[in-house]
This record gives sequence, C-alpha cells and structure tokens, in this order.
Amino acid sequence: MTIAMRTKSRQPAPSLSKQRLRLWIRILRAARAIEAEVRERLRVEFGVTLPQFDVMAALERKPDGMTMTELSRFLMVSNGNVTGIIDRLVSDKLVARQAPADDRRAINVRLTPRGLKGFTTMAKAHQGWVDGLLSDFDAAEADTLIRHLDGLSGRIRNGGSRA
Amino acid sequence: MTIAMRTKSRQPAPSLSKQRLRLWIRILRAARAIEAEVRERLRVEFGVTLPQFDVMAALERKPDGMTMTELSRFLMVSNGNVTGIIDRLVSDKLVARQAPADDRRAINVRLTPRGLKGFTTMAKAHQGWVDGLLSDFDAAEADTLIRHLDGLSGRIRNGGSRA
DNA sequence: GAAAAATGCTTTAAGCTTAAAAATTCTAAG
DNA sequence: CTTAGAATTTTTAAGCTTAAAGCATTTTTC
Repeated sequence: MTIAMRTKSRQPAPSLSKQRLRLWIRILRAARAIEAEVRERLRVEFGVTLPQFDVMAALERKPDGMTMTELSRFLMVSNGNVTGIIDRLVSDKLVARQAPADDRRAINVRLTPRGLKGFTTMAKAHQGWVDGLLSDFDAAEADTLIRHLDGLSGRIRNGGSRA
Repeated sequence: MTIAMRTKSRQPAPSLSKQRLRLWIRILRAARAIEAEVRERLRVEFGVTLPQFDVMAALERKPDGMTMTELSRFLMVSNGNVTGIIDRLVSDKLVARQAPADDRRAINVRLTPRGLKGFTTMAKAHQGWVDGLLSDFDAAEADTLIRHLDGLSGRIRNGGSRA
C-alpha cells in the first residue's frame, strides 16, 4: 500500500542519473535549434556555411594567423576536416595559406583583407541573430548559465570523470 | 579622466548582447565535447554511430514505429538525412521498414527485436557515460539548467523573436 | 650523428548533413 | 470526376565530419 501510494500519487523523483541525461538532451536540442537557425541565415544572407564562418571567427581573433592544428583544436573538429574547409575558403579568397619560415611541416592560415572585411559584416549580423534567439535570457541568467557550462568542455576533454 | 578610469580600472561590463553570444558559444562547445565523447564510446564499444543511436532512441519510445517525417522532425534533421541512416540500420537488421495500409506515400519504421535488445544494452551504458560526463551537476543545478533550456528550442523553431 | 619517436598536414573511405528537385500518392476544389 | 495543390519519401549534388593511413619534417634519444 505504501509502495502503491508512492508510485502512484506523485511522479517518482527521477534519479540524478536520469536527470543528467535529460539535461544533456536539452543542451543538444538547444544547440541544434540555434545552429540550424544560424546556418540558414548565413547561407541565405551571406552565402557562407557555418563551418566556414566558425573558421573565420577563429582566425579573426589572431591577426598573425593560426596553424591547421591550432584551428582544429580550437574548433574541436578533426584535423582532416579543417583541410577541406580551408581549401574552399582559399578558393573564395577569404583566407590565405602561407608557409612559416621556422617549421616546414606547418602551414599558417590567416584572413585576407577581403576575408576580414566580410567577416566583420557577418559577425555584426550574427551577434544580432544570437541576441534575438536568446532573448529570453537576461544578463543574470546568462551569467549563471555561462558559469555552469564553463569549464564543462574542458573538464570533459581532460578525462570527464572516471572512464 | 573619468572615462580613462572607467575603461582602465575594471572590465567594462560586457553588453547583454555580447553576453548572450558568449552563452551560445559555451552551449555549443559543451555540446560538441559531450557529443565527441559519446560518439567515440558508441563506436568503440558497440560499433554504432551517434546518429544511428539517436534514431534507435527515438524509435524505442514508440513501439508502433514512426514515419520518416516524424523521425526527421523529432530529431531535428532533414528528411533526406533520415533515409540514409535508416538504410544502414535496415541492412544491419536493427530496424525494419513496413508500408502502412492507409497511406501509400508514407513508410513506417520500427526497431526489430534485435534492434530493441541492442538498444537496451547501449542505452544503459549511455546513461552511465552521460552521468559521468555531467557529474559536476547536482540535482538542483540540473533542474535549473533544464528549466532554462527547456522550451528554448521550441521557441526558436516557432519564430525565435523577431526576424 | 643516426635511428626512433613525435608532430603537422593531407588523403582516403565511409558516413552524415543539407537544400533542392523529382516521384508518388493523397486531398480538396470545382 | 478532374485537376490543382499538398504531403511523404527518395534522390542528387555539394559540403561537412571522422578515423585511419600516409608523407614530410622536426625532435628526441642513444
């Protein structure tokens, strides 16, 4: 009877494990929704793909350019992946490859003037889109969420917990 | 002098717009880190891709199966995308296609007994992985975050704000 | 200094992803 | 009924993504 009441009268509190799974699913769905929206607008308004935009955003922070490996690590994508994206950006003349003098294995990549100009325009629009998409979050909420998510990815990549 | 002090003595409080952009980047990076980890483990331990796992998870909730369009909407991926994933799951005999009687355009997809059994095993491991990866979040934090993220994706897809 | 290991990048094969177009079937309007 | 439009799925072309293998170069080790 007690058991019947417990299981019937109210939701059994989901286990912490289940709750974390639920959290992961929310994070994933939120990310996908925002990504889809941003990708679509980049494509329609600027004719650029999201990965291309991501690369340009990474390069914009480093006026001296980055190596392929630095890009790959920063964007958290495989190294081979970056090659193709850069190939296309180079043929669009938005970024340029140049061999550094000190290490003949490496290759340095940077925005061309044209790439920088294009990115500046796009970045402004992009920030507006995200601002609109996340308009439900005020400054305090955003801060809290950022603090919660901050380091999460770092912690995971340094050995999530056990395993 | 006042201006110089304001801009020099402390960080200028980032604008709300910038803070939301920062939040978006954290969400994205967290999602990528978790995804990479889960993908790798699914591949190594079960020989399954993440999209395949996602499809099986969707189907497991619906014993009567789902149509391709239902799957596509639920997973938030394009319809053509689902076709290929299902093709491979079918050739692995983990899901089966069957034509519904009432609508000859549609196609119903469901887990095979083998697919259900395999998914049950994987789901248990998967929940453990996520539990470990998100072990920094206690129940209260998870609740808060879930509440914050909840509906976000829904709101976005129904017209984010303006635009 | 030569061999071994590590690093940086590209290539390859397989699979995922999207948008757009095509093929089929259903529904609705006249 | 017939036809126009909508809905469901697949196909196509282009690009993204990964893991693994291959090449070239640099660094480490003996």
